[in-house]
Amino acid sequence: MDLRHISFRLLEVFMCVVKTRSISETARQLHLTQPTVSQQIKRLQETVNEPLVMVNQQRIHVTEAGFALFQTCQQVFGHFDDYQDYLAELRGGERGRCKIAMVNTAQYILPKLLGPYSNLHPHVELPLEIGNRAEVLARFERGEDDIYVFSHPPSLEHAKAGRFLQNPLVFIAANNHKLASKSHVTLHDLVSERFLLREPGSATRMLFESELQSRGFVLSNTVQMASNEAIRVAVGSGMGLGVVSRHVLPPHDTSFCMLNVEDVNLASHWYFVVRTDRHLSHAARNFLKFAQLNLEQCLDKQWVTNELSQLNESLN
Amino acid sequence: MDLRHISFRLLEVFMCVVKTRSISETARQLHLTQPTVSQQIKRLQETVNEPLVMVNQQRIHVTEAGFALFQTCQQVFGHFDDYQDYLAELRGGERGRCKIAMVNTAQYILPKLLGPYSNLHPHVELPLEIGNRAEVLARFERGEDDIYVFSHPPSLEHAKAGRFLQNPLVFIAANNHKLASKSHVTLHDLVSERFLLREPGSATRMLFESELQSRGFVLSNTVQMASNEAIRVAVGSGMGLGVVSRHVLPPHDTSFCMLNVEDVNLASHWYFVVRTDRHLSHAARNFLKFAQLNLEQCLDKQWVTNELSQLNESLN
DNA sequence: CCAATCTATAGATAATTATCTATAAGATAC
DNA sequence: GTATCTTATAGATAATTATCTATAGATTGG
Repeated sequence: MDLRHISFRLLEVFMCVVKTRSISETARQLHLTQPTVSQQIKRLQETVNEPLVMVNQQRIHVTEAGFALFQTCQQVFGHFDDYQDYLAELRGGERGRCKIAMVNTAQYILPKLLGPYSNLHPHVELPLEIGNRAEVLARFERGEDDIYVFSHPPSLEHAKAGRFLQNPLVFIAANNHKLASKSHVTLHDLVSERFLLREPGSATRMLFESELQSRGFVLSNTVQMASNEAIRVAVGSGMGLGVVSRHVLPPHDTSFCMLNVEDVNLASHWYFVVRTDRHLSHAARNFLKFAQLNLEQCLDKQWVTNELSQLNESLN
Repeated sequence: MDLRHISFRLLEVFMCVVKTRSISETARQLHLTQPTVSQQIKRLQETVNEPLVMVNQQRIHVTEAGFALFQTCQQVFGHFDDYQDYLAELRGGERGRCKIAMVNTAQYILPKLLGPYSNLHPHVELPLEIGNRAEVLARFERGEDDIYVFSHPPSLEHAKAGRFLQNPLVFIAANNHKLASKSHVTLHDLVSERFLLREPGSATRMLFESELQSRGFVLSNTVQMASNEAIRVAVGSGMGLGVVSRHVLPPHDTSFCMLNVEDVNLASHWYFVVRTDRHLSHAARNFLKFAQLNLEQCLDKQWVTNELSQLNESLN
């Protein structure tokens, strides 16, 4: 029995014949002519190499083999029906996968969105990739994920981005640092200090350094640290100053303080970025819609910059 | 999603792509060219209207929808594998149905064959139809069964028959009947007696009456009875004489006796009859082969007339 | 950077399929 | 016994499918 050239249409016709016990009736129901049905059945029998129905006294008798095939078909169509249901859920965003890659810093804010989303859509898989900017950028280049979260989005040649949250950078110092007590600090006061910074290429550092450069300053004393937590702790213990995202700071941590640097405003934004040359999963589209509608409830309103409607519209 | 024009070949190709995670490898395994596979997958995706696999960095990634379809396909092919197994059993005669129609009298002998056969092939359905000659003949005309059992087979235009057992007819009388004590009886002694007979058309009666007619005798006193049992009992109670198949008589019944009618030999045979213009089920073919090989063991050897080999050979 | 490997696309073709119409032959019903 | 209904067969055709070859673009591995 060579299944290869059997189509589902053929099985559909066969099933109708078994159900109606009539070639002519099947033809009527399926909007075919009677010879077409006769021939289809004949072909199916030749493929199976076994009589499936027998005609006797203008009545169709289904053979044992025919009835078994009928049952097989019922099961098979049942599985495809199930698959259809699955697809419907997938398309409705109730199921599926939304793979998100984000830079380290984003892990302080994104869970506030992901938690409620995940509760609403418990069947959606949400694998998260967290890395430094270079790593996430590499993933983005290869298109390994559905959604990327950057502050400072990369070249948008094959991508679209939408801002959703301010990412204010602040200077932090130990409480007993000499600048901590000054009510007004300027950039000039800072450049001679030792700075604890993330690796070159990190958005925070890039932003800070480009600001410095444009104003003709150069840092004389920097220490590279691998994580924002490390910077925070090191700053608290007096190793130097830090520039970090406001969101990174625990609300009530008193081991350090923010400097009020008057002449520097290192404001950036968080972006959702998606590639336009790759298929975006239904779940990912659905997540972005959810974000658009729920940003204000999930995140601190004062920082929200909801520009996701444009992004979502452009994805339709 | 319109399944109609999807063939199993297409699913086979898809499954191979999922398994190998490679279009080229699939092409090699299925002896196709790479573009063919690419195109097949494309067509399947268009049919499902959902991406099933995504290519990234020369690697095939299977989407959620693709994996679900793969699982569906596995189940579907599983069902068809089961069906194949079922067909194999059907063809081997281990499964299926063998519908047998027989005249009343045959029910005394056929079970001796059917019992052992059924024990050997417990999964074969063996629906039996028992009727008088006219009824079985009607079924035969309509081809409602696989095998018919007749003594005196009907016209064999669309049928073949094979003898398997003698069917000797004997005259029986009550023990106290005046003829019972005579050691030699002739036909002439009998014609004036009252005869208890089956309906006209029954093979037994036909055979007896044709013998009478050819020798110029006419029965003057007959009573029609509906069953062989009724005749046996009525004869035992002295209502008249009977002509019945030897096989109908219980071995040790002493309520009547057989007459030794010297000048009459009403010998006929039991035949298996099959229609040649109808498909014969594997189970039926198998049963006839079984009968051919086991007649001697199952039935009283002295009556066996095994001419089934010709019948079986002509059915191949 | 080059050679090898991968997938996608375009264009072509032979085979297969899904249909139809017309017709025949067998069965049923009144 | 005629009209009606059923299935089967033959012949025709348009659509679809399964393939191929050739080629291009991307990626990978030295």
